[in-house]
Amino acid sequence: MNPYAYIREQVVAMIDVLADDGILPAGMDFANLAVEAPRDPSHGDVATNAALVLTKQAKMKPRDIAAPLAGRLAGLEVVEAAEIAGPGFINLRLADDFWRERLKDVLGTGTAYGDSQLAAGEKINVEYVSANPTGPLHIGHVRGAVYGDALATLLAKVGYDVCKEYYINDAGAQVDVLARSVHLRYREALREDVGEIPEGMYPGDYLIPVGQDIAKRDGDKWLGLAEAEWLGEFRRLSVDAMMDLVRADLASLGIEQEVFFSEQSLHLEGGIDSALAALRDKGLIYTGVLEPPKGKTPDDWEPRPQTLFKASQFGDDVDRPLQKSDGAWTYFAADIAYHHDKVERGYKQMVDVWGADHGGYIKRMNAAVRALSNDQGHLDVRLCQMVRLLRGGEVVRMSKRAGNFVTLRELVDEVGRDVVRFMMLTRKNDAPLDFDFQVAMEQSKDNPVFYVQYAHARIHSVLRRVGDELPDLAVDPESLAKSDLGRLTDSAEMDLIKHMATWPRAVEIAAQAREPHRIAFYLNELASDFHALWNKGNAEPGLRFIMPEDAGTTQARLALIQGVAFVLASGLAIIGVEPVDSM
RNA sequence: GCGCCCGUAGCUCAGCUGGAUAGAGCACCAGAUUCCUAAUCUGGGGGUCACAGGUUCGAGUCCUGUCGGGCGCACCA
Repeated sequence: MNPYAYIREQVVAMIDVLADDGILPAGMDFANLAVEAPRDPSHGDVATNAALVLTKQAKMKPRDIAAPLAGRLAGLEVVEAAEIAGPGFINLRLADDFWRERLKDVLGTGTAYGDSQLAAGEKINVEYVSANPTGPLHIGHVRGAVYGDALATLLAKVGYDVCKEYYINDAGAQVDVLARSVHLRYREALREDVGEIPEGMYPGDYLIPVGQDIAKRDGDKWLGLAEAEWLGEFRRLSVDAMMDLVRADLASLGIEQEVFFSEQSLHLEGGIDSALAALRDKGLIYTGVLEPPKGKTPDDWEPRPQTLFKASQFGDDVDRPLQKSDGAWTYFAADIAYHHDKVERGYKQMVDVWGADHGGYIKRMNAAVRALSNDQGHLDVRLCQMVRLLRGGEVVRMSKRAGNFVTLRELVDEVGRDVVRFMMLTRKNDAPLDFDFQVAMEQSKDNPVFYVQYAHARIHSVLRRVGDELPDLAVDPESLAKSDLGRLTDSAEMDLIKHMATWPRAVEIAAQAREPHRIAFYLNELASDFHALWNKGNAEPGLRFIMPEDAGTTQARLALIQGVAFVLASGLAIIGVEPVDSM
């Protein structure tokens, strides 16, 4: 049960009762009515702004609404006290037994605690990474990969039917360059001296085995032919090889996407034609001449008629070209077709995760989705800012020259998958992030991953050791849930339960905001509460978890910390980090 | 010139979509270990929420403007 949602139901019910009694008007709108944990714990367990929110609709002073409402709420069995405070807040203190029941909720649901049906099974498509298939993933891709993956898991947790997707940019000129680079490596594999890899080609060593494989399979079949003879085949083979590389990179982070959608297929299989036909039917495509961008006219600007999409009709600044000067489709045209395909597949909710440098592209893509879906579809583009790599506070220099950037794999190999995933979520996605190798490797509370995992490990350490003192005590979750939780009376213990009880709400808030970093912050707080209680047991032996002479209290305390372990594991699962049992 | 993001403690950042006296961590200072992992914890000082207006019961949060920083600005992807 989500206690805040429960209390909100009670508040609304009591307002209805007061309306029946003629004390309040009937039929008021409760949209802004909130029941939350107050920031200041001295204000009680939960607070509602009901009286403040309704003051206008009821045409009454906040306190005149609050007084009868608080009186009614005070009559509820779970409510220990109801007070009116400040401008008209109603602060409620709930019975300890009510909170102890919440701990039973946790123990009964385990790591599924926090799951909800908020989204009621609605389909949603989350597209992320979508790096060009020209080489291994590098540091620039990692954040979007982790963010997108965690977001997908988070959305699934609140009841979305999530599809995780990757768009393969396998149609542009850079794929031709890739194919030519591989052809060079192919010739090299056949013992031809190709010398230095020329400027403008991809020089990376990762292309060597691709060329070798083709040589092994086809021998000299592609030698001495005109480029047009081999380019298509080399593109196909190269992209396949690069996507294998990409998938392996993603797998090293524990990421597995379900759909890999080829841009090239849109060109070859009529996807672009049908998407643009759909727009043309709506009268949204025309031929026109664009104004040069103000303030910064490109040197080679020349006004000429272009095929344009009426993006400006859907909130974009200008209409956007669909064809290049050589007649080929623009990237945007293919992207329209791609999102058209998503709409056709039944997605009304779509999330695209992009790098911040693509921010200028959002308006046109939103415009396209609105146009394609008759305003039924909604695209939410989430931007990820840069990651700056540091080592002991010093910036790790990376030049653009190939081979000199830090790859995803190097990062994962050095600090480990869990650390990478957690650290990438310690900042809001649209804020720049510093990733310090040294901190990431530290085993101290400076390292948030360590801090949270350490709490989880400590709990399991206690669960392992209790058998030494109380060999007959049942410590499985079912037995713990049936233990005498009334033994939990210390304020630190109750605070921990109350903190756990906010977990379902925290998950919903994070999902609605589409900000998985909030999960990481929550976990840090919960871990902190747990570490504090642990240390309280150092100072006051009567508060230790294992009390050899008191099996009942021990069992109740184990119930408490098992609950914490479940919530920590539940949150770590969203982030994609392993909850370790020992360290 | 235009558009988007951002500006919160000395530093790095949260702030539950408008709630009560704005919070953490780092750093600094002072403490806790015969004891379930001290790999941890407790306490302390530190703020014109960039600035100026506006909206309302109430603004770090919403609107307008100014200043400062980042990204982008036909046909590349």
